[in-house]
Amino acid sequence: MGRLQSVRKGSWTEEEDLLLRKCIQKYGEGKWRHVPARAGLNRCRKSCRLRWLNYLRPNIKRGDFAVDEVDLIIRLHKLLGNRWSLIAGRIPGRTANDIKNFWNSHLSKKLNSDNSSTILTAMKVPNSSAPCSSPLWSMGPAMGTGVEDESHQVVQEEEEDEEEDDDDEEEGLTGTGPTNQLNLLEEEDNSFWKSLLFEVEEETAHKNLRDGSSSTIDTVLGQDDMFVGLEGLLADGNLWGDMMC
DNA sequence: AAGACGGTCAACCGCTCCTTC
DNA sequence: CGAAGGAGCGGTTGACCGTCT
Repeated sequence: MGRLQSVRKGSWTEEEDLLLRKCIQKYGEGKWRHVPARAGLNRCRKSCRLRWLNYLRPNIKRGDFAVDEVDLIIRLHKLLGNRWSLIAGRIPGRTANDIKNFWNSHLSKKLNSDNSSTILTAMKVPNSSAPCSSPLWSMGPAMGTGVEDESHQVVQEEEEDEEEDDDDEEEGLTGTGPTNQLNLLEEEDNSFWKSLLFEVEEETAHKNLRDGSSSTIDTVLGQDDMFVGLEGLLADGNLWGDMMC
């Protein structure tokens, strides 16, 4: 029986960062159980994974959150609750840990005493309740940040999938002749939320199928007020105003 | 000037879910 | 089908730093 070798804990040194970075560059992400040995690090696989995901990964944004991002976090948290990884997936360059920390240190306290509109007003948002008040909102989550990464690609792919699913709606649009700029803008906004809704629907339906509590997405939708509310907002095109109330 | 206090953030821990055998 | 191990997630902790008294 060999003696258990204790792994190093605490802050990472530059040397450790370098070793981990080189290892990921050579072998790629994943297979975290092999990473400590491959990198020559005396760290557990969890520590390596966390360090990479939250700090070393390319395209990670440091520094203050933009007003757009705060706005998005508030709305997504209202929809999803503390599902930080899901929220982070919609905010390019930000990690779940970043968002969680930001929420706990900045937003949760403020939201307890104020409402989100007050917070955004305090952050000098020109008109936080108006639709598409910022580039991030009008162009989709990745465009406002200038970061082209996997999250953005995922959204694009999902939106492409969405096009197939929304054939009826597309026909409806084109069938009524030329659409004005506002309608096009609202379509883009809604596609972001639709893709998010689709992602959450799939996850929840999958979970419920395993539990045997329901058999179809329709059933899930029927059970969950959140989906009913969001679908209604999408339908009447007043997502932005209602979300903030 | 220095100690107390509060805020922030990187990292750890424990749990759940997923995959493989 | 069930057990075991791996991977991922959210909650929590603790060190560090800036501000206040």
